[in-house]
Amino acid sequence: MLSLDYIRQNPTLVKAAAKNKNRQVDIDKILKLDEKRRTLILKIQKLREERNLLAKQKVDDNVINRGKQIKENLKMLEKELTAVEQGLNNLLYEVPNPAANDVAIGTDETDNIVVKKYKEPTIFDFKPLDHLDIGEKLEIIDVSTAGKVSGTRFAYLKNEAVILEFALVQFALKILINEGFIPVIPPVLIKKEITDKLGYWQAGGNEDYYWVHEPQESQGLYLVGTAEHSIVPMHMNEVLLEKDMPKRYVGFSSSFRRESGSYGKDTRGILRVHQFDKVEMVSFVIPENGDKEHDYLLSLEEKLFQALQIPYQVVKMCSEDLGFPAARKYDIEAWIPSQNKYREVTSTSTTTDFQARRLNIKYRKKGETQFVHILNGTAFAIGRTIISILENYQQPDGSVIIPEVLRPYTGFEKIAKKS
RNA sequence: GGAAGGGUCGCAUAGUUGGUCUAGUGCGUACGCCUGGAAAGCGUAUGUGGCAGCAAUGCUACCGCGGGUUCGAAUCCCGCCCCUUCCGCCA
Repeated sequence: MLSLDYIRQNPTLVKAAAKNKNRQVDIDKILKLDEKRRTLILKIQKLREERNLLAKQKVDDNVINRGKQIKENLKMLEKELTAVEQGLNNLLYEVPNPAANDVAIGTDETDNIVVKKYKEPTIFDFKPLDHLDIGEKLEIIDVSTAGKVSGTRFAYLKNEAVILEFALVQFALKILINEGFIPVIPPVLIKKEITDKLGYWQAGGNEDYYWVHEPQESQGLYLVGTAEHSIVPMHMNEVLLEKDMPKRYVGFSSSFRRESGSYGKDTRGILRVHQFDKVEMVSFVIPENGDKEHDYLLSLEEKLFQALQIPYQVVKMCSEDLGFPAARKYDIEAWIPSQNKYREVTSTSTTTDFQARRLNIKYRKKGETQFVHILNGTAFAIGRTIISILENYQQPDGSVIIPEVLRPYTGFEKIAKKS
């Protein structure tokens, strides 16, 4: 959410920013409602003031009569104000976070910019298989059984893949805890109220997220699309102390996505599934350090993939590809030999003070309070990381070598065919 | 799921026969005095949002959240959320 004040002072800028993200918002209506709101507030305050003074006087018929009058007037005006404010808030919630100044204005992925490459694409002297072929042959990925039990876009990880998952988790935790991140396993179900503030409904709502509820119940809970969704609100309605900043968390959780807008896309294997596990970073920092923190999160993501020795490129997203709350976003795309291209494996965004304003998360600085900047970044999206390992480390005999840094955690160096 | 108790301005607490609570006290924090320097002591200040104003400042809302009763509610009534204890169930 942007501050009304900011919109009032920069209406043209905000309009342009929304357009750059291809979002429809009626800024003029916001300004009109804001004016109406202030007129009403003025009237209401005057009446309340009179009421408060009246309540201090000796009670007589005049006091009671005037009091009743005020009560009636207030009831009407307050009702009107509530309606105006609700309308205003609904509109405000639809205004996207403007892209940062250094972000290219663009409409789709062709406008994204590759800012960095690590290693050359893996070369094989045999025809590389894709992750599902490898996984099925090694009996470590099973989507057909999952189809029977859960449907499409689900998978069983088995045998060495399970060990590999926990190795990745432990490796990431080790590095990030060492950097001062607080490890956390968050809830994966969150209240509706939280989804409102996180912008689930602007992001895609029921198209994107699962709703869990009792058969007869209308409220219920929502499954998180990423650990970020239950980690960021940890500090909702709090004022953090400057000495505790920055506050960084590394969370492990399953993530759930409906993927209802992606029929027919990436249907093979576990690249795009309804449920996957992820190690996720979240930072709360003072505004001055927001940009620096974004570089930092990206550097950590790179460090992790460099440790795995997997070729990748870093892509800086253009305005329309940022999504609703992000001001800047970098993806790491790992080389996927079977597709002969790079595919997204991590993503880091700064939401500047946009999320903080919605969730009311501030910090105190010499008596003053300010909204913090909130950033997030993927450490390992396990499924896709496993894909990148299987594909880049596959051998002519169908086996897969384990990246060296993970071996202390897996206890084996290679996944081979079962005899 | 059942029973009881509870949620107060950073933390801890006072305040429930409605008006003196626009919320008291202690701790913490900030500044000042004192001191060679510090501690202690003393003094002062110290919540968040909104509206008006160039500003000083004023007004207003907020005592878990949302409604209601009343001229007037932290205090009474209703619904919800959360916490604690006991019971039941349970990985």
